[in-house]
Amino acid sequence: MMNNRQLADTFTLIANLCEIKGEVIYVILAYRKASESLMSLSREASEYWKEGKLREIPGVGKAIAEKIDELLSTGKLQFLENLKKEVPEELAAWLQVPGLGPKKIAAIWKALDITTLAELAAAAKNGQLRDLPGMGAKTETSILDGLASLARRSGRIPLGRAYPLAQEIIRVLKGVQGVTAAESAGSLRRMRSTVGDLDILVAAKDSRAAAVMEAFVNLKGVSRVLGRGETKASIEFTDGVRAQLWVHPPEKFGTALQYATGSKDHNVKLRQIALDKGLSLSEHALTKIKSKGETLCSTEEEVYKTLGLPWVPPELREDRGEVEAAKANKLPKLIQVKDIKSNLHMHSTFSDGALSILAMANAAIKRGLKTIVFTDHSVGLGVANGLSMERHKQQAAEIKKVQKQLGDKILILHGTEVEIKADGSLDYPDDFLASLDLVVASLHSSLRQPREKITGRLLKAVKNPHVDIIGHPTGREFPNREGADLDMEVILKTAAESGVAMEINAHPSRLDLDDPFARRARELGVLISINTDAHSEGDLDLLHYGVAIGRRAWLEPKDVVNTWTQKKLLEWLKKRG
DNA sequence: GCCGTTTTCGGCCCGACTGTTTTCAGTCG
Repeated sequence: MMNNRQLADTFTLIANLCEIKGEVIYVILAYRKASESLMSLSREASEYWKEGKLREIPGVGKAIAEKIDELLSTGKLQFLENLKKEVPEELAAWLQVPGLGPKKIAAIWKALDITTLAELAAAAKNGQLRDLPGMGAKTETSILDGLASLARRSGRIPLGRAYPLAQEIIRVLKGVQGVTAAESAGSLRRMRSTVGDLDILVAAKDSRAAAVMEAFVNLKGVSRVLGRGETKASIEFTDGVRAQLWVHPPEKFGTALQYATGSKDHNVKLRQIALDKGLSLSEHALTKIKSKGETLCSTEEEVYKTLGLPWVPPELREDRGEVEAAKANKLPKLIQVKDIKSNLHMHSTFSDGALSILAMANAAIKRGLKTIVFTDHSVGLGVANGLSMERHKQQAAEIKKVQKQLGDKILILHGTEVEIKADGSLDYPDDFLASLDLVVASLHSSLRQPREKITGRLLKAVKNPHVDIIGHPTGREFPNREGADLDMEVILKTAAESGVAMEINAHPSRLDLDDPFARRARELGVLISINTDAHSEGDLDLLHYGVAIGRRAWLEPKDVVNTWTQKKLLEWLKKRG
């Protein structure tokens, strides 16, 4: 049975091949939209299918529903097989090459009858492309550069790499004379767990734009300048990460930032609302369609206000109901970093952490935390120096000692991150788990088990009354490991019944649960716990990534156990046993 | 190919930049 990712990949492939084939753009957009929609689904498309509700998936109409039906029943799609006979499948990979689009791909393929990236590289090197219509020597070097850059970067950039880099770029650009504002935009500002590239917007008078461009292309670590105009520039860093810059006059910064932040679908909805009011919304202005009178907005708040809406936090702008909620004045009061009072999943030198109990507790105090729980690894996770029950006794004594030393500055609890073993049993006996303050149960191994088996394995932990939190539920790790193939709908429903909390692991290499699942969890009334899984002092500062995912999932403080008072948290733990 | 609180047909993604051109096509966001 194909999962959502496989279905989404199939429709992306169809879109790519159609594009090279020269299909009308709207057909291609429709397949892309369906693919994105499948990826952001919190439930499996196969469940919609079983219920006969495929067409309830946004972007899925009659034709695509039929294709999904065929894929799920037979595992194949005749339409795609036919398409591949028209356009060789390997050509789809060419679209990844920066600077190469469908038109040139088709032209090269048809003229030279080549289909692999290696053949493309050879053709460019041998000067076989320069005589093709619309191409020249520069096209060849651009393709070779593109191929090299493709080899350097593989796929999307984890938020944990993109965010700090963008902050640094913004810091430098804000220092340029005449710059009144600088912000990230795009999927980075919406805090998606991975981003394609970095979009940066700067507000500065036209006369200062050249100086901003200059600072941008001369940033530290830039390996090449991909383009540079008067208001727009594009660079690539040595590791292949790309960044775009747009400079707008301060009086237009609001519309520009709104436009560049997206998402596409959110902006489509806003433009519709504008049209209903007789306005046309662009990145430059809100324009009265009849009189051509322009309203300029220097802030996003003004843009939304002109449309009769409250400002919508960027993390919500995915067209998942936020526009409708804004209209009804029912936007959620999203969780913020300052709401977090506790960290319920962290490590010390007892297992694989870098700091002692005392050092870690002091680091937590410095960051304003009121409660922390040491959840060092369990005995079975040998690679992480997992604790025997005997060593747990030593840890308990150490925690007691440090608690005495620190007094009421912080409450230190003693827990564990217990391994969910390959057979679904936990790494410690129940009575031992019951003796601990808090239990996080996590998967670290045998993540490639078949869906049914690994789902059953996790369900056992979800149902265990001694388990309080399921840690990084899918086990995914950027950029190399995909999460386990879990039936998350069943897991979340069971979690709602058992009262166990599901974690949003804030470490940027995990961000697990990701927001579609976390949103579904909230809908089902599942408690969420946002934790850093800190192994060092610096890890404690990664909390904001987890909170961002929580915001993308529409979480309010009450949905997240880490916002609770010490009293409420302890009562919850006591009740769970 | 999808979608509809005016529409089941006719809109949807438009503008900046680059390179190959000599007034424009392709790419990208």
